[in-house]
Amino acid sequence: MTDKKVKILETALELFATQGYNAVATNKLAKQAGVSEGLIFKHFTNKKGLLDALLNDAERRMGQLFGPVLMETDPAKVIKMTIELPFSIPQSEYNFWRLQFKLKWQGEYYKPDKMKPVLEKLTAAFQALEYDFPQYEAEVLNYIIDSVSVGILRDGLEKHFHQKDFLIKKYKL
Amino acid sequence: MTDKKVKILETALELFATQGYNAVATNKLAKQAGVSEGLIFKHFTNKKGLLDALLNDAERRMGQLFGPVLMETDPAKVIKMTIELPFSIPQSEYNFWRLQFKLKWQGEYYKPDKMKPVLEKLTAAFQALEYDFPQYEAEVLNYIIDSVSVGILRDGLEKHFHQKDFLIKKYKL
Amino acid sequence: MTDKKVKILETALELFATQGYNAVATNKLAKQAGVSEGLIFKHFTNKKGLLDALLNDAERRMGQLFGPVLMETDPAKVIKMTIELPFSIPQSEYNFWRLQFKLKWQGEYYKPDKMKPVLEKLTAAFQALEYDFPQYEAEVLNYIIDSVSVGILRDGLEKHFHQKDFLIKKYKL
Amino acid sequence: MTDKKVKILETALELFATQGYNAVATNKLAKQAGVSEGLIFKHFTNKKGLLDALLNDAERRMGQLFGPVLMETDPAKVIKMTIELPFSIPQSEYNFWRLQFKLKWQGEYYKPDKMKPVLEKLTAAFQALEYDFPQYEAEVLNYIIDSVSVGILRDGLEKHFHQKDFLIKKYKL
DNA sequence: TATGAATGAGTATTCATTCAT
DNA sequence: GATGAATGAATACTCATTCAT
Repeated sequence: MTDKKVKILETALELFATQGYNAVATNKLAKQAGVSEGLIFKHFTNKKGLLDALLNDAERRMGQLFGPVLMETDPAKVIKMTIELPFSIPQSEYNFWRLQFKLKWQGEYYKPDKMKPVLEKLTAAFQALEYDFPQYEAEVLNYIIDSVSVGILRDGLEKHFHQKDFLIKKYKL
Repeated sequence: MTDKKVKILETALELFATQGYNAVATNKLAKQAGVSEGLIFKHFTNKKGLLDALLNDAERRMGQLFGPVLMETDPAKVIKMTIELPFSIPQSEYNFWRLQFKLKWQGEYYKPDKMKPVLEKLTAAFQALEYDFPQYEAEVLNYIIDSVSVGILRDGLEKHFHQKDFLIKKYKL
Repeated sequence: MTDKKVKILETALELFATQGYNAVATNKLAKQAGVSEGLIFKHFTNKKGLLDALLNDAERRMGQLFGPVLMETDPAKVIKMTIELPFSIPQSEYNFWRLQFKLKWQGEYYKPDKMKPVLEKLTAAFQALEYDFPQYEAEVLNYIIDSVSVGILRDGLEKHFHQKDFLIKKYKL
Repeated sequence: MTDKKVKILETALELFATQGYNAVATNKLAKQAGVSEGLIFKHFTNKKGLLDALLNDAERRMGQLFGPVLMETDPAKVIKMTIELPFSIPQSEYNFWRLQFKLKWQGEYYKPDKMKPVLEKLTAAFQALEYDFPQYEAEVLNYIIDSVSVGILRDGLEKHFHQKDFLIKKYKL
């Protein structure tokens, strides 16, 4: 992986995340990355290929983020950690997650399965805690952390920090 | 308002909602509407102007949807009706709301104030019901109905119908 | 000649003279004239037809302006009157002459013959006054009044007024 | 500067000079230059940018043409050389000067200051030769050579050649 | 690996003109 | 005589992609 290839990826992530995939011309991307336009296509064949390269990390990063939750055995802790998830995203990965959410709404790229393991883990946790409708509880909590994540990525961490403690209290954890 | 102008608006709503504003070319739009491309610009000046014409309805439709909630005085009913909101969107308006949510994520068009009256009404309701953190409760419920709405518009009503009763039960209404 | 037809002609003259024939859209012309776009074509068939209608006056107005010069018999007076020509254009006809000059430079419409009678009259006058090269003298004076006219139409009468007396003195009239 | 870029400039000069800037469509220009339409915009950003590139030479070419006059110290020679100016334009630059004059009449581009140094030099020369109204004499001569230039560019050199000797004689040089 | 000149299909928009009423 | 809805060809400009060097 050469320096220039890295620079292309970094710049693409930043621009795609802030302006949207379609709104970014390879033209401008190349200029901002300090690279010739041709090089993008040498390395990634397509503009789509560049996006894919960016998204390939998704698996890994999601694993990194969700892994600890999935490994946890104490059901209360599973729920608590899930609530804490959006607040534990490293600032350095904000653009990556912004891109994820942008694409989710741009259609084509939405993959609901991505969250399935977490959803199942949550269901099991709510079941262990003897909630009446563990699956529905899991769905709703998933909705909440989804919206909280969106808010944090949009407004910054501070404006949403109170929600962490509130949710933890609300779920009596 | 001539037939052709109406046809342009209808077609635009459908295409913008499903494919996204940027992804729809005016020439394709014109062809699908059975109209000359020029007519779009005669009537709406801009592609943007066409979008605006579509969005001008937003105010009215939101009022129509949220109105009953805002008028309600019984706090329990306020919350119940809020939960029922996403399930009461007329199927004929799905494309309109799809467009709303798409634009919210495309940036530029996000107006958080739109929901403010509902948020305040919810806060008051939770307060009346002596919840500990009425404002935070309102925020969270707002998050939930937001996500439920998105889900319904994406997957259809049936796949989310169970959530209505569950939420009503969860909030003890 | 209906009121609206007159209004179209007036507006067209003003806009063509100031912005140029090609730069004026029938669109805007109609709006500014307070008339439907279709009416322009009812009355003048073409945009070109509208221009022609404007230009048909040319003959008459040129006759009006040049007539006295052509009728004069005293050679000195012929030259003097020619020099005075650009300064005697009624302010109300400035737009008409602006249009003339604009078209002359836009190509297509240049008709050098228009000035021929004046040129011949001038030649005869210079000959009568025993100038060595009466035809060339006529050409040069023609050049001068052409440029003076352009200047007046561009900058206004005042900025060029001194040139009248100077030229009269220069030609010892 | 690649071959194709040069070809674009050459073709643009020819077409703009003969048909006028607005009358030339970029797609026709591209076809005649044997170049893709996109390349015009790669190299010059705008159609306007292409015109500017053409006009940037103006300064240089004017200097080249007027320079010798401005350097001359003998007042008689200054006037003589000024008279000779329009006749000394290299045939290869006719299109360039046609474009200059066309734009001067199209408005927007008229810069009267361009001729100021020559005008001042002429004024000084007429003063040195003890003309009564040196500044006005300069203005008039400027008018004459302006019109002569226009004539030459329109009709060709031959039809106006006699005017050089006549003017030199007229000004007793 | 890296460049940058070049392409061609596509995009929003303009505009003179037609036509039913 | 007058309107205004509608057309379709043309226009300036964009953009992902190719290719010779």
